[in-house]
Formats: sequence, C-alpha cells, structure tokens
Amino acid sequence: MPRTRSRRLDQVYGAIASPTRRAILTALAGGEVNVGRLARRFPVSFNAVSKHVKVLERAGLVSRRVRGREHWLRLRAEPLREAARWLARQRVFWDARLDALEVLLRDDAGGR
Amino acid sequence: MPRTRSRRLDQVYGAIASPTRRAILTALAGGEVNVGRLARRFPVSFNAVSKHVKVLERAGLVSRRVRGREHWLRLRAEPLREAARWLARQRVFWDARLDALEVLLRDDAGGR
DNA sequence: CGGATATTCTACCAATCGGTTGAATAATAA
DNA sequence: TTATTATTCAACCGATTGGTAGAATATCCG
Repeated sequence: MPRTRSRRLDQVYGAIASPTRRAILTALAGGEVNVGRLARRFPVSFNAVSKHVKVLERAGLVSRRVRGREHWLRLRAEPLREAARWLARQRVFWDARLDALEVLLRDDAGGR
Repeated sequence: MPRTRSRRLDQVYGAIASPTRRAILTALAGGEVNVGRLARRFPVSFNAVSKHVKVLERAGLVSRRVRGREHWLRLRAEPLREAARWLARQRVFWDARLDALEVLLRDDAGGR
C-alpha cells in the first residue's frame, strides 16, 4: 500500500520537474555557492534564479546561511532520499503487477 | 556528470508532483481500468480526471486502448524507471559530496 | 430509429508559474 | 557619509494549471 498523498513529495517532485532547478541542484552538489555566483551560471536573470532557489528551499532541498550580504546555499539531500524511496517503492510495486499483466494480455500493438 | 535537461524527465516529475495523479497511477497498478470507473474513485469531476489522465499519457506513464466507447488505461512503467534512475544517480552523486561537506562544515543548527 | 452511456473537446475561471523590471534593504568599501 | 554590491520584495505579464460546465461525438441497447 504505497502512500500517495504527501505535501513534501508534491513539493520535491514539483521542484525537480524544472530543468533549470535540476541544474541548480547539480551545481550545488559541488559545494556551497552564493546566489549571485550561482545566478551567473544561468541564462536567466538574477531574480529568476533567486525565485528558483526559493522553490527549492520550500521543498527542503536547499538551505540558506546568511553571511553578511551574501546568502550561501547548501544542498539538503534528505527530501531527495524520500522522493527516491517513494519512486523505488512504487516501481517495485508496479513492476510486479505489470510483468504479470504483460504475460496475460498480449495485445501490445507497439506501446506508447 | 548527471544529465539535468530532459523533456521526458520534466513531464514525468511534473506528472507525479500531483497527489491526485499519483493516486491515479496507484489505482492503475491494480490492472487496466476505464476512465469512468477510475473517475468514480476521486472527489473531482469526471472531466478533471480525464485531464489528469491526459497529463499522465503525455508523460508516457499511461497508455490507452479504446474498446468501443470505453477507454481502458494501462500503466507504463518505463518512464518511471527512468525517473527513478535519475534520482538514484543524483542521490549517490550528492550524498558523496554532502557527506564530505557535513564532516568539514560542522555548523548544522538542526537541518530541515 | 431513439435514448442512455462513455468519453473528449471547447470555453471559461481563478490561481500559480517563470520570467521580467524596478524599488527597497542591508552590508561592505571608498 | 556616500557609493557599490548582494540580495529580496513588489508589481506586472503571458502561459500554464486544475478545476468547472456544457456541447459534441461515438457506441451500445431497446
């Protein structure tokens, strides 16, 4: 019985549904970065990046440490682990049933 | 060097960011269901469910087989596997770096 | 045929999203 | 103090989203 309702899960999947935000997370995996330096790496405005960061923060994927006028961002892996766990659990759950179905219902017609 | 840009990934994560759609997928794991029967399980209108299904279809997570006036829906696990793979890869990638950072930068202050 | 059923399509609405620009705030540097 | 730098906040814009309701289409049933 996989859980399907979780605000945190909504936020995490919503956050990583954006390629820009996935790229931000990847950039952050290299270590702490401040917003300005991060923004310079992307083809959108500083403010746009600032907004994306806030989305990631809300999802718990990024934390912020204010040091003077600079805000240093840091990756938080825990919610990502949760998300991975949910997907993995679902995958196993589905695969079992799907494999059984594939065998039974041989109509296929080139899926997709 | 994890890939971060992929339309398919965007669609899959976007699709599963909605609890209703996650619930639909879970419902579909039990076997093929037609749209009407599926819709009856949810507290939103038939049309709303029909739309959600279309989103899942666009993401490749659901396929449709029209049989007379009924449309039978079936789970497609492959894109889900992709999504799980991406997350798993990222998780490993990040964990390694984060663990190293955690040891170095001991400021913590109760994460989350 | 005519009516009921299953479904999509179209149109609409309010809310959110991703982006912009400009103003406000706060910290550093001169 | 004044200027510069780093950042958020506020307002705006057009596109998308999640929902609704109603019309259109196609199938099944009497």
